[in-house]
Amino acid sequence: MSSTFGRIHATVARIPPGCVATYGDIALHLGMPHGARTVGWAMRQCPQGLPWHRVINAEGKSSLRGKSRERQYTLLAQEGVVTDRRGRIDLEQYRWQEI
DNA sequence: TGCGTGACTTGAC
DNA sequence: CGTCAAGCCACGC
Repeated sequence: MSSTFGRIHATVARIPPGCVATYGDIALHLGMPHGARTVGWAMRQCPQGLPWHRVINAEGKSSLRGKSRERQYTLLAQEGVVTDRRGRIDLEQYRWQEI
């Protein structure tokens, strides 16, 4: 798993319950300051067992559409991650800091 | 080897 | 505060 693809998945797998990370954060952690899109591209694979729902965009929202988006918010809510009245997740509060 | 595509981000208008 | 455009990276064809 030395490919960028594998490193992205490995990083996402490390996100603890109750926390979230943005695509940009993960990309930056892997040394790609502008590789946020690559992270999203890798997440499209969605390997089973990966906490994909803990990955959101820089706006604090889900980048998914339709039903998948609702499922992501539901899973996050089950971990205690709630959205503010504007429908956004407070990154200052839930952002994974041990990255 | 080269081009299109995408679960992004940021800066202008 | 909403919309638009450009930049950037890896992968598949």
